[in-house]
Amino acid sequence: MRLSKGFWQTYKEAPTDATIPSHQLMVRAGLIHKSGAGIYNYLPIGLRSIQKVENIIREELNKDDCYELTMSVVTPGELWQESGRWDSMGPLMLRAKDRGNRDLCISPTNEEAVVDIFKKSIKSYKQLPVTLYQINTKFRDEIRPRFGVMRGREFTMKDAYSFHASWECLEKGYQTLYRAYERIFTRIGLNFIAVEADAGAMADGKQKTHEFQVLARSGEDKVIFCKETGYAANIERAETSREKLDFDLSSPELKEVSTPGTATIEDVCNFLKQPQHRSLKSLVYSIINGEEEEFVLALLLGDDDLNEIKLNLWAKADHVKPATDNQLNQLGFVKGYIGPYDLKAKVKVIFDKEINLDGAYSTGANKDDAHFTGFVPSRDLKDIEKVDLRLSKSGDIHKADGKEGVVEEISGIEVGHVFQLGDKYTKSMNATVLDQNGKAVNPFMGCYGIGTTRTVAAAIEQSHDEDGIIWPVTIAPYHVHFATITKTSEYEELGDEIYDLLKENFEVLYDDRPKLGPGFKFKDADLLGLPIRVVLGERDHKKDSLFEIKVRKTKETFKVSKEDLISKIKELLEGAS
RNA sequence: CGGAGCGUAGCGCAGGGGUAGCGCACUUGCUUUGGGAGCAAGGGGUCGUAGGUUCAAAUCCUAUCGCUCCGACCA
Repeated sequence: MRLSKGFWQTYKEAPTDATIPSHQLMVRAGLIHKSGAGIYNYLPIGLRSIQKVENIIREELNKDDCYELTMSVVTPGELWQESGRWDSMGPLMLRAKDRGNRDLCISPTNEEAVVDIFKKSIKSYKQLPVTLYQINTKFRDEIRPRFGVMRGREFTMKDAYSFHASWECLEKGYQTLYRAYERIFTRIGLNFIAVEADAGAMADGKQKTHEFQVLARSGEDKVIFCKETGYAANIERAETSREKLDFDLSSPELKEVSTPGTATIEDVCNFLKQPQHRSLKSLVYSIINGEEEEFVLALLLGDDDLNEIKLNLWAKADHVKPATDNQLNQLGFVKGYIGPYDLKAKVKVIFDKEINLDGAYSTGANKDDAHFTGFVPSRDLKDIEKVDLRLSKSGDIHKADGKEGVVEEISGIEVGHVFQLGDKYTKSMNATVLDQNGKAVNPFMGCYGIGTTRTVAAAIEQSHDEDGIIWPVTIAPYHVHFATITKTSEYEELGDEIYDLLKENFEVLYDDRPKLGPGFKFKDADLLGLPIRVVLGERDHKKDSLFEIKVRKTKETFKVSKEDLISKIKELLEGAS
């Protein structure tokens, strides 16, 4: 593209709402333009990167016999009513009525649509397995869109769906897509890990699911990772243990002590001069199932935190949330001094698995300014239920296959997700095939997503410097940024000639804008961050007849003749990818 | 949904009852050309919207809409 005729505008300053590097750089480099909250226009140069990501995805999925189709962005409400998600999706789904007062929605995802297509096309197990995918616009009315296209409301996603006659076949299909994802993100040049994840609302929590997380400081997700055992899991899901702790196993006397003004674990433990893991954290949670609400008292070591997702899984609830101050009062709890002993309220008490039930702990006495010390659960309470409730954290231990290591907590950006859905949707939407015995069965499904626009943002988040973006070669909008610094028409013509030469071999952005100073052009080149910059400067070329090549990533420069230009760039591009 | 802000030129911001401003960007001309050039001359605004107070409102008051940040939430 010739800039003198092209469409491109850069900015020295980023808008104030852009708080992370990828968002700031995408706006400053003229790749995207905000249209509304969480809604973006993709400008010509930015679109090229998105399309490159899409093409890499296509190439890799097509290798594994996945078939691309396109489903409608606007879908009829009936489909969602059939699966039951018209209600359960809630305000996340953007809805509308057409002129006939029929319900419509903008697809936040496409399980319903793809099952509908499947139902009308596939009748026999002999036609399975099959995997369909599309790369298409989604809309999710997020509570708080932010970080540019990283968490937009409208975004593009590759979503794939596989159908299988048996669970074994689903397992195989899942592995196939998992490996395709590894190839895709490797080609894009991302530093990623696949982590065990929580199935959330998509499944009932038993099926396998992995997230592909790009490691980046600004990531919204937390990942627990162990070098020694290779364990990697989303913190929502991670199961690790504490390093060895010195519990008080002397079975001291249970007694009430006055602990004025110590409503936090930290205050109590300072006051009692004991480590925090010798106190118990008592949390009252509301367990909500439809209209029903009950309460549970969850106990954790004083320096551990509750993982609400684990509590939710244990409770098999619609959702769980901390009891409100009012609810605590009604149950007879005193905020800051809650404990499992001498309970006034009838609530179920559960202990985290890391609590040594024979150890002695301090715990709230259920009255103002008082705690118990010497509370030994196995001695002082009946009916103890142990549950894995704690949130993993840095410094925990993970053991697997005879190996053991300390885990660390890192931030990640979720760019891909693979799920085993099972028969949830084929059942609810009554999709069947005939098996070998002529019996109608619900096939098993897998679903697999990649946020394409988010992937571009993640790549920038991972690869930039103070001057701008540093594109991985595979998704750079162009390979070569060719800039001329000319004074005479003679050199403008030479520039055009070189552009034609480069164009035959590479994707080239030609900065032929007249009358712009070198500094201006260099700043723009660094900001956009194409892998290779080539400069024809009239001043220098008059002296040595050479061209300057600069590698964006390493800042190395080379001076080469016209004859060597193409081969040198090829060599550098290969080295960079 | 809780808390906190902001809406003034394309972007970044100042002004705070009495003439609509600055920097960047944009247009024209001349000079400049190896790290966001200089000079000169320009274009661009119903100060988010609607009411109110006032001789007079961008400015004060009320409502409303939009946007953002922190948190909660979240395929």
